[in-house]
Parts: sequence; C-alpha cells; structure tokens
Amino acid sequence: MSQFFWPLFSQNVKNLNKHAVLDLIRFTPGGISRAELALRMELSRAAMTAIVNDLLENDVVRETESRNGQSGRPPIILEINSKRGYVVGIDMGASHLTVALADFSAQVLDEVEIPFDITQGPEPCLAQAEALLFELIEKNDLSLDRIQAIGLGVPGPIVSEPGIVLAPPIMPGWDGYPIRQALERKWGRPISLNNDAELGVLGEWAYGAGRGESDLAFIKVGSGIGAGLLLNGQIYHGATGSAGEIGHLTIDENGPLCDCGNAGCLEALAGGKAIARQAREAVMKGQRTLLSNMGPVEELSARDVAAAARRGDLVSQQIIARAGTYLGIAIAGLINIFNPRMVIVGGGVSQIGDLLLQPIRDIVHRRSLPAAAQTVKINTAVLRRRSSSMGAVVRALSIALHQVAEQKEAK
Amino acid sequence: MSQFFWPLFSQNVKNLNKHAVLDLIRFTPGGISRAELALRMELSRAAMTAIVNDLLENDVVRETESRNGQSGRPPIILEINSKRGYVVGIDMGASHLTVALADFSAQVLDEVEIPFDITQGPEPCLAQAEALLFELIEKNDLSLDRIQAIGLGVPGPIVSEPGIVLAPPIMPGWDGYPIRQALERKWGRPISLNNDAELGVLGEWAYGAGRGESDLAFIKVGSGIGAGLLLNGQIYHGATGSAGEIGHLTIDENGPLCDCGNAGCLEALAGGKAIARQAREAVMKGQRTLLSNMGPVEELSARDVAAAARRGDLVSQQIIARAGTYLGIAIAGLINIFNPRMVIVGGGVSQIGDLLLQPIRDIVHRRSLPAAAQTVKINTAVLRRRSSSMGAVVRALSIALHQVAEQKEAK
DNA sequence: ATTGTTTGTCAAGTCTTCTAACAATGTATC
DNA sequence: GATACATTGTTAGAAGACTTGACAAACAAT
Repeated sequence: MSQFFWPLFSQNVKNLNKHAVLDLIRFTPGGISRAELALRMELSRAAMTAIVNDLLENDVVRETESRNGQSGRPPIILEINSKRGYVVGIDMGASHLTVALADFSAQVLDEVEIPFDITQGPEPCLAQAEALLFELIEKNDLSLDRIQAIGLGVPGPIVSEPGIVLAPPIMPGWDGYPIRQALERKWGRPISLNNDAELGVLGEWAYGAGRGESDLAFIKVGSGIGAGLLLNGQIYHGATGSAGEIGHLTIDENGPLCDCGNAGCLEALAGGKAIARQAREAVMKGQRTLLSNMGPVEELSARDVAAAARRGDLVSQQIIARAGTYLGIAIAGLINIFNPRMVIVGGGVSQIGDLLLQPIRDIVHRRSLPAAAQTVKINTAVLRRRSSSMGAVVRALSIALHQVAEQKEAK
Repeated sequence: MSQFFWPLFSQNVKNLNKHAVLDLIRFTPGGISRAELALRMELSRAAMTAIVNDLLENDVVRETESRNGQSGRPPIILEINSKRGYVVGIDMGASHLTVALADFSAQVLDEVEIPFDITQGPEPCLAQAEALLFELIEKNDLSLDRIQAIGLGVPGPIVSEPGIVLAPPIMPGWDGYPIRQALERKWGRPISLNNDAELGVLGEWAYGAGRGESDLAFIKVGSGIGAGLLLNGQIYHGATGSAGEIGHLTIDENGPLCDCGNAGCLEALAGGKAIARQAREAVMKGQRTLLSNMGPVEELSARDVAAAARRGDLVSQQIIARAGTYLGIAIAGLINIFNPRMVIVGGGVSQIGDLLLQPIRDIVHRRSLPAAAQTVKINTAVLRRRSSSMGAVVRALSIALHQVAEQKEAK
C-alpha cells in the first residue's frame, strides 16, 4: 500500500501513479527496477515502462548500471537524478537554527548551525534564517533560483493552509504571523512550513531509525518537548495542528510552574530547560557534584549535565534518570493511546543516550498494556540532531520532485 | 476528499470511483443527486451518469422523487435501495449482548439485548450470540442466507487479518481464538470483526454526534473503559490493534489494583465496576445515602448510582463526579496528544449525562493546551447504548453494499 | 550452442473519464 | 400562457491509462 506523499497538492491527481512511482523510487535505498516497481505497485510491466519513460524524459529519474541478479536479464536500476536540482531544509529550534543544503537525492551537501533565540519574534528570526540561507548558497557557488523548494520547521503548532503558527507556547510574538506567505514573497520559492517534531518523525522515517514503519512516534526532547506522529503511514497533526503536544501533559499537579501557565507539565519536569534548572539548584544547594566546576552557575546547560553524567557524576545521573522517568510516564500513556510500532527519542537532550532511555523503557514496561509494550521498540534517533532538518529536506523534495515531474515537455 | 471505506478489500481497485460514489450516497443523509455527486467528487456529470447507471443496474441504489430546488431542472435524488438486502450488527460487551437487524439503508428493523458474561469464554458466548441471531432472524420472517454480512464488536484489541483478539484484559480465554474464522465457517456469511470502541466511533461518525468530523475520539465508559479513534477520516487501531486502550492509563500510582495487574488504572477508578464498588463501600461504611434502599448491597450497579444521583443523592453524585474527574484527566491527555475536533463520551455509564460530563469539561479546560481545548467539543453519544451496534451495522454494510456493487450482470 | 529465466518493450483492445453539445424539466418574467 | 433562464441529466466522440499477450534483450546454467 503506497500512500506516500503525493497528496500535498492534490489537485491534478490525474497521473496519480506517476507520483506514487516517483515516491517509491525516492524512498527505496539503492534504487529499484521497473519490474520490481510494477510488482510493488501491482501494475503491469508495460504500464511501468510508460510511467518511467515519462519520468526519464523529465530528467527527475535516471538509470544506473544494471545489477547482476541470480539469473535472467539483469534489471536496470532507477534512482532519483541527484543533479537535477537542489533544496534547502531549515530547522528553527528554540535555541538553535540549522540550515541544510541537499541535492535531489537528499544528500546533504553542506550545513550551517548557529545558536539562536526564537523569542526574538518573527522578523529578526526570519532575517537570521535568510542570512544563513544566503551564506550557505554562496559558499556552494549556487544562487537562490537553483533552489527548487525550501522546507521550514518551527517549534509550534502549524495551521498549514494559511501557513501560520497558532498560539505557540514557546514562540511569543509569532502567533498568526504569516510565515509562509512572507517567505514565499521574499524568496520567490515554494515553502513547506511544518512543526519541528513532525519533521523529526518524517526524517527518521525516511532516512533514520523508523525506515518503512507505518506507525511511529518521534519524541523531540530539546529545550521543550514535543512529539511527531506518523499514523497509517501519514503524518497526523490533528484538527488544529497541535497533535503531539505532549510537553504540556500534566504529570504532577504539584510540580513546578510551566511557561504555559499550568503546573507540573512534562516540559517543566524533563525538558532541557528543566534539566538545566535542576543542575543550577543542585550547585546552589552546595551538593557535591562536577557541575560546580563547569563554569558560571547561571550558564549551566542540559549539555553540561549530560557531560558530567557521562563522567560518572551521581547528581547529574540522578537528574537525568528523573527526567527519563517523567518522560517514561508520558510515553507510556502515548503508547497506550496510539500503540505505535516504534518510539524514537530525538532532540538535543536525547543524545545523552541509554542513561535517559533506560528509565523510559522501565516505566513503559511497567505501565503500558503488555500487548502494546511488548511490540514497541524504543530507540534513539539515528539522525541525531539532524532529524528535523532532514525532515525539512524531505518536505522540500516532496514539492520539488513532484513539481518537476509534472512539467510537460520539459526538455 | 473522499477517503471513505472502500479499501476494505483493496484488491480490484479498478472502479475505485464507483465505490467512492456508493459511500458518498450512503453517508449523505436525505440522498444526493448525480450533479452534486459530480461536484463533490470532482468528476464530470457525464462520468457520474455512467457510474450511477452501473449502481442502478445492480439495484444497490434507487432513484426517489425529484426535489424542487430553486430554479432549473430539479435533481433526481439517489439513495441506497434499502430493500435490496439485510445485515446484522452484534455488540458484545462485558456484561451485555446486543444483536441488531438492519436493512441496506442502515435502518434498524429489530433489536434484541440480553445480559451477558464475556468471561465465560468464546464457545458459550458465541453460542449465545448465535441463538440470539437466529431468534431475531426468525422473528422477522427471514433466513440466514438473506443476511448479506455480519458485523461483530468485542471489547478487546483485534488483529484484523487473522480475525482474533490479542491478550484482551477483560476477555479471559479468548486470546488467539479464531473468532472470525469460526463464525464464517458456521454461518457461511462474511464477518467483520472489530473492537467495540472502534465501532462506537464509527457509529457516531456515521449516524450520531460526530457526523462528518474527520478527527474524532469516542470514549466508551462501560464496565471497562476504551477509546475508539477516527483520525484523518480513518479508523486508527495502531500497530497491533490496541490503540485507544485508555482504560489502562495509570492515573494514580497508589490507586486500587486493576484486573490488568497494574495499580491505579483509569478503569479501576472510573469504570462501571469501580463505580459499583464505591457504591457498595459507601453503603457498608454506613454513609447516609439512597443507595442503602436499592436492594441487596452486593448487587448495586453503576446504573443504581446514576439513578440515585439523579434523585439528588449526594454520595452518588460525589462518586460520579470523582469518576468524571479521573476520566477528565485521561481525556485531557488524549486531547493534548491527539487534538481531535470532538470527543464523544458513550457507553452505559455515559448516560448519566451532565453530572459526568461537567467535571470532564472542567478538567480538560484546566489541563489541556488552550489551542486544543478551545476547539474541542465534548458531548454525549447521540446513539446512546447503540453506538457500537450501529458501528457493527456500518461495517457489515461496508462489506455487503460493495460486494453487491461489484457483481457483474447482476440482473 | 542451447535452454531457461527474467527484464523491458510493442501493439491492440478495454475501460474510464473528459469535452461539448443537446435534451429534459423546472422557475421567473412579461 | 408564452418565453427566457437555469440546472440536471444524457449522448457521442476522443483522449489517456492500463491490461493482455507476444516478443526481443540480456544474462546464467547446462
């Protein structure tokens, strides 16, 4: 069942199969032959010849060497023509900004990342993104018109049709700002605007830990906490775009206050900010910990806690284990509700590794229904900090490839 | 976007549009004309004429009187030919068994319900269902071969392909029993086996409170508690069929033991059994309550508590309010994760009404993200205790109608 | 060299849908 | 009541996508 990505612009659904074939080619690692395409799509080889010729004419797809199989005529392997064009994926986090340049086969050619503050509001933030984008383009001897499409991820709930964020808890000043419209007007390129956690699940599904899974949750643990959901092979983002906002699940009604106004939200207990806060508190309380020797107390970050924990610091390990426990409670609930086949923990904090993952696994096995808990795999993101930016690249390519494939008489 | 029900048997997806049209007709109340069908499906009127003629030849669809519109030729309204055949929907609860007979337009012609105990295991339970089925058929001067398909709902996670339940918490003895195979062999009719909460959301979506919504949660509060999820217009049941099992979310780690082995599950705090238990405890503790006068203490049920609460009994009202609060906690989490447009509370206990609904609404508005909480509507099931059996009828019709529509040269 | 196997292509026919014109059947207007 | 107008439904011809069945191409095994 190939319900990939084409229904992005669902008008002109005439040659549906052409686009399904295109998606099957792009998401099959190592390429695929006409015969196998025909098999997988349940079409005749003759029909596949016609469809593939169409794609070859448009130069989106190219033939590579034949691969020697077991016996019989060796198949001609098809793959995306990587040189046909370029796309850019932008990942705006709360505290970092990443811009990645990729070719049509999703190979990242270059990448820039800078520290960042999303609370500055839309105009300065988008200006920074623009600066970084142009820097990247020029460094690689390209120009904006060679970029076929751009994917942008932001940490808030998206209303996709108008291209805005709606009441984002950690993006003050952005509510209702016409992000997509502004960028399309400025840059003159098609933009795909998405939630960063959604992009994370997309990236990991396409090129990471969740390859080929159709029911997948991606937990992004950074400064804040959010989840991206892939259900039935489709990204799910709910009625108003705020599905997966697990950061504001109430875990402990008597817990610390959260930025969203409620008390005891997961984010306030286990997010990067919360971890940093606990580290500062530990130092100020005078506990014996390596954290005391890691620079000024006010600048202690989750990254420092991770480093100290890895070096055997008990206090840091406790902080992380506690965060893992709270995460586990939320993930156990998510598993009971959604029953995914895999949960991928990503985002900056996740790079701590097993120290964070183990308490999650423990709690999940203790709290979730056996039927669901036994089948679910809980892993760290393979793409590490790149999950979301790769997801942005995937979205950009979804636009670029299908747009190019639509062109009539391209040559 | 019409992603209705056809991909049930997805082979032979040649005349996809025919089946999409059929579904559009069956789920449009009051019927629909060729012209509007063409509009909604983005097909030409000419194509629609051909498709509809096909359906008319097979006698699945019939023309009714023309409806006088504003001006121009009045449209000919099409509707499902209700007399073309019959289906049966069976709803097996933990403590009740309902069998409903419906015609092709989903009108329920007759219905039988008996008290029931699902813990008896598959053979006796299915025998009871069979007895009730035959009783219903004979009472209505029909025979089994006039029934085109049968939908069956059970309160456990379904693996649909082999037609079994997997490790169901409240169905001891049923694990792995080949339910669908056994019934298809016995009755010789196609069977659709589904989870009861899934059927609930289906029923309410088709003919109840959630008509036309594409993101919908149905919370079934009976002896146990489960949720059915409709996401992106499709039923979602997860990797292993146990999506929506919110009954075993841990709400209070120090709470009472649950049948599933864990402590403080929602079901053990707010399910029908839990409500009955709290009623018994109140009476035994000697509290002043109407519950003392409602028969033997051991037989007090959730229904009695509801009745007493409605008559102003404070103790009963407190029990119900507390159950509503626990439910609200779970539903608030579900709303944060899944951001539906509507949550429908159904099942036996839900008929208590606002006494239960109000605490749910309060907690949700307190705990959920404002963006999600403001858009979500929380209502009681319109079909009352019939949500699931109507869902079973819908499934049966999905098989029956499309099967009949496939027949070539039916006349 | 021959046989067998699998891939890719070609030609003819089928099926679905579209366009464009037209017939049918009502309301609104004079 | 006759006429104009609007909307629905049908018909005919053409375009496009896919299928079947035959066949050529390119390799491995014998």
